[in-house]
Amino acid sequence: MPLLLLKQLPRFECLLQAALRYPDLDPCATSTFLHLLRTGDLIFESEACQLANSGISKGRFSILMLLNRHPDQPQTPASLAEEAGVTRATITGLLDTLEKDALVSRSASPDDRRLTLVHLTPKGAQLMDALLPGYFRHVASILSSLTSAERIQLVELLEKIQQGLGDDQGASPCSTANNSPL
Amino acid sequence: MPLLLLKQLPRFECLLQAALRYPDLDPCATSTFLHLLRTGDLIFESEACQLANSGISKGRFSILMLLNRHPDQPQTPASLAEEAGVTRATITGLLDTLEKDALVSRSASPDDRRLTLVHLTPKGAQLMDALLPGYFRHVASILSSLTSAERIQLVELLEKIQQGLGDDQGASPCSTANNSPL
DNA sequence: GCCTGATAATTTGGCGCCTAACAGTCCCCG
DNA sequence: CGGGGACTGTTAGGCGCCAAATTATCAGGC
Repeated sequence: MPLLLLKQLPRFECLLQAALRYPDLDPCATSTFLHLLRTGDLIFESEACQLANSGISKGRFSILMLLNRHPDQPQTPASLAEEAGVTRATITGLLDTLEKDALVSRSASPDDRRLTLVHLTPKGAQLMDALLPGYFRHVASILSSLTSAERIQLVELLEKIQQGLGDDQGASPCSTANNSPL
Repeated sequence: MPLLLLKQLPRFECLLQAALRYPDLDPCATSTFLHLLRTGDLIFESEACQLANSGISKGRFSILMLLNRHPDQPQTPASLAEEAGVTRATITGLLDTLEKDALVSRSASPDDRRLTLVHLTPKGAQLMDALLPGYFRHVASILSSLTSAERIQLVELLEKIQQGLGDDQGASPCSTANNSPL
């Protein structure tokens, strides 16, 4: 169940040919970029696939993971949204389905009547305990083809890219519609 | 506009602590995995952000890219779906909106009346010509912090992971519900 | 010439995610 | 006090993605 991406990457010679049409195309950078995109997609898909067996999506899993860190300590939807990197509206939807399946429960905060407290139910905790060992084994198996040194190398390279991403976003923020040919 | 991921990765000591609860958790592998997930997410977001300025989504962009390879050569929805790695139903939806914006056009095939032929309109080709230079510069800027050697290294590591992913999927295919605690 | 099966595109219904707008609650400051 | 932010969670509407069912067309065996 892929989200969207080229099924097979274009060969390098195709990129070279395309570079003739578009002088701004850097074949080396584009090739690397496509590999990153493709691998990221495969990882996402693989993770979603691993979880789908138990009928929970990535989004639901994220919520359960956050709650499972401290199972007895309720959290507000806002903090879940912040930590998951998702809007509060999305959390509302996820909690609705999770609550329907009795994996989490909502209660009102006694201190602040604006707040809702989200708890992991026994059934939810049970599900996580049943799910996580397989999940972690899956994660380990994905990286089993890399040595320790290679993993460190990979993380270093990824961090460099993340650094560049941050810089770039600062240079041309998302909201500025610098060109809108449509 | 993130899709879903931990906003800040857990520190390594947290992973070590979690490993006490879950013996299957390999802290080193999990940390690397989270870095991959996070970077992939940031890249996706960055790409979507770059394109959103022109009012087109990743999905629409993929279709336009596929058509733009040979602008005068129509393609069927099925082949677009195959190459984009997406279901035909999704293609139908994307083509609907693209056609509404007059970026592509549909026509019936004279040879096989089951087939629909999708063309890039002049307006669509014009949009791509206006969009792609900036897009390719964006791609190049993302990887500007990596040297050529580092890019090659990165691609090699990613390919190793992809290899492992394929193997793993063969070992435990998606459809087998080996454990369904729900 | 038909029936059967394969294939093409679409429709339907659902989930996850977003933005924007909403109503309720808190708190500070005049 | 009492009003104006700033915050909460939710709703409404939209898009992208999927699976499953539907309709139209082709092609092969009898």
